Amino acid sequence: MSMSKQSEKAQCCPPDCCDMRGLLTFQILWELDREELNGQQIAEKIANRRGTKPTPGTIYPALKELKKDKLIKGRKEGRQVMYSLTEKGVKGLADASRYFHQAFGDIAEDAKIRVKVIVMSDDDCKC
Amino acid sequence: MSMSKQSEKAQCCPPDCCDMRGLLTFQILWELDREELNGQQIAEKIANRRGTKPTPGTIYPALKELKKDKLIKGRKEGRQVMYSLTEKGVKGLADASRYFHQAFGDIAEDAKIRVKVIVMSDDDCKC
DNA sequence: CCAACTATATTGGGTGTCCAATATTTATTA
DNA sequence: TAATAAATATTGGACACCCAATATAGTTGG
Repeated sequence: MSMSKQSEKAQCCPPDCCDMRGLLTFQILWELDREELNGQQIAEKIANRRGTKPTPGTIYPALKELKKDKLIKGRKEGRQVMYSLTEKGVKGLADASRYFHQAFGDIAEDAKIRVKVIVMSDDDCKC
Repeated sequence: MSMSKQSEKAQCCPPDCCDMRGLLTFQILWELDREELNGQQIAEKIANRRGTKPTPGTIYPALKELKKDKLIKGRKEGRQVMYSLTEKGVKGLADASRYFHQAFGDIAEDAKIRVKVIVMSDDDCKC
């Protein structure tokens, strides 16, 4: 997700105003906006979302890139590295959220309703 | 987005129960669930979401894959191909929606609130 | 001290998404 | 009919993501 460019609909967000990588990094920024976390804790947060825990080969390169882009910063604590958002990261998350809402807001509403309907009607699940 | 695997939290969705490609295909399925569309119309729908119209090199390979996986079907109409969901596509969209809600439901709620706040407070936009 | 464990990190290979450029087919218009 | 336009389609290259496998550094327990 390049989180960039605009149409007539997109307000207040010039092209390339936010340079995120993709949805994994978006989820990471979102979690780090809530609380300071180390790599393993981030992986567990993502696992709760996806149902699968991302492997080290997924999570650490993503953190490395986010750090390189100065969206997050790391603080060593024993053998762990506690990550948190930088000021640029906070702004990046805000931009990404605006994009996400424009691109997926209605789909998310629809998905919420669908899930509700399924839970109500699907006592014998066979998917 | 492989839309697969599960944790204790994920209910009713066994590993690999839905084999979608990613978010582009998810958006395409969502639009086609609403109405029958040709390639160009799909590109315009995506453009409304993203602010950028995907090029032919993006949209047609995606449609080709979805058709190969029998999630959508095409109906020739003059020089156009009108696409719609197959039965498998309807189920795939339902599975993907459940996954999307689990992975991004709270993030979408948060994004909605963020955007509202920005619109209310940001008369002098400078992002 | 040393073994086991934990957290971090890298590499290689594969897939999905994306665009620029180019090409083909079909319909419309001159 | 010929030129134009529209819709579809392919190719090559790039990047984000993702995992399996492997490696390293620090911590803890015996």
